[in-house]
Amino acid sequence: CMIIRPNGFALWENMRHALDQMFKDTGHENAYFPLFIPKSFLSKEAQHVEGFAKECAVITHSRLKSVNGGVEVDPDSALEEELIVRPTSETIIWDAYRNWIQSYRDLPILINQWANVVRWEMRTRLFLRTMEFLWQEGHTAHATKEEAEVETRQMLDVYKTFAEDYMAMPVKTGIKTESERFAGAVDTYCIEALMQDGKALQAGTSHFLGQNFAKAFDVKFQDKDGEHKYVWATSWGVSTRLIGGLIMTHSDDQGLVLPPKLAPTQVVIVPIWKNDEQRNEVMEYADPIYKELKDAGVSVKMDDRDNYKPGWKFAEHEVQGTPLRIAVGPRDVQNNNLELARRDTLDKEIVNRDGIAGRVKENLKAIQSDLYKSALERTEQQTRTVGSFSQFKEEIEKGGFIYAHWDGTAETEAKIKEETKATIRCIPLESDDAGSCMVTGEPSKQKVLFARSY
RNA sequence: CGGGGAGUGGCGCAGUCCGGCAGCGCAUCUGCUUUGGGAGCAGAGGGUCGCAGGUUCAAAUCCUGUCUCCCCGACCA
Repeated sequence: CMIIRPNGFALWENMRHALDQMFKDTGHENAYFPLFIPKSFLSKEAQHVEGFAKECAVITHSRLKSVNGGVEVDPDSALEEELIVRPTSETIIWDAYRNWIQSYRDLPILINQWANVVRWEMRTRLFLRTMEFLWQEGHTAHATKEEAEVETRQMLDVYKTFAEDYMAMPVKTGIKTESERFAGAVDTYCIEALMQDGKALQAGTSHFLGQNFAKAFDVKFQDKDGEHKYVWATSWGVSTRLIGGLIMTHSDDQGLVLPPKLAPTQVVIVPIWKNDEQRNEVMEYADPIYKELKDAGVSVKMDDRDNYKPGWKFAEHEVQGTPLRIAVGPRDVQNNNLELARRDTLDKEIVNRDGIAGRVKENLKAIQSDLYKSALERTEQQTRTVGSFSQFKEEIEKGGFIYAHWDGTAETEAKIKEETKATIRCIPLESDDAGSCMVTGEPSKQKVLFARSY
């Protein structure tokens, strides 16, 4: 069961808000589709059924009845057709699109939905693989293949930008191999991030669906030339898994480290006093600081709880990852100072109170870019190229990304996975020299990116 | 489904081998002292030891059955 408590949800809301704005900036609108999908919908696209059949929650009955003080499923309430709790919404959305699309004038349809989905996983892993998760799923319909391909790539770029500029999490982009591809897609593009333990995390996917769903759901439009044609489709999504990625990218032994652009609270002020007299004096000094920061657009919280000591508060805000901490006590009031502490470096400095808003904003900016820089440095340090399979086997034990040549066959891919637990995270989009497969020696057009992954 | 581990106050655990008053740390409550890095002292409350049988004068402990949870693997955003 998934419970997201207020602090965690505030983080998700910030992520959601930033992404939502990026979707709108690229012409998308939000909508909402049903949670329950008739079972027959799932079976319309062959690959799609295959991919999701094994992990669906199925609704078979509509009511309970009381029996001896308890309740039992009422056998008389069996549904004529079972309902599936959506594992993803392609089918129910394309069923709706059939009715929405007749002419080329109805295209493109650029829709996103924020929703929960359920996948009945054999084994769950906190944040990374939960039975229920929150996500957004974009579903677009286009008149031409080219336009759909451009959309697929555009949304991949949106995800990369979000990961790097907001989460401060560097990512590699590329295309999935056939075996790793989304069930029902022609091509799956992805962003892959490297966690601090050297394992890769698939952080977002953008699928070019071709005409697979249009054909399965019979979605055609009449084009300018009078011809009836199947619609071209894309879908793309990121989930609460990003929270896991964020944690595993930046956090340290003291707790979370949150990038300022996403932190629910960017700055916390901890006032310090010994008695009521000092309390009044310190609060009189601290309140205008709070107001000044708030007016400057900083997300700031005054932690003036009297039932916790300063040291306790410091530790708690470190655990929660608040990027900047301001401590003010009687000494600072005397000297017109305050103590500024960075969560990422744990550095503390005494600074003058004047011009504090500007200084805080500079610091937040610096933390944001330093987090990205150090994550990038770590990722690059753990990324290398190998030429032989024996070298690959040795290197993969150290974790990280490895570029190597592969002959393009599923057999070789499976053999590598079998022997090393490493998978092909993606086939990079950048051009690269040809070579020969590290396993079979067969020709390879380019190197691909390997890692052990979550 | 296969392999391993665990169920004892709210949380984390010891006690089980070798049966004998149910304990410890944290948290909670009260009082006083404290407050610039997770406070100190004194006191208090809180547990049918997962569940059901059995053995015994006596069971958290031994026996039988059963349920649940966690970890590793197969599946996956």
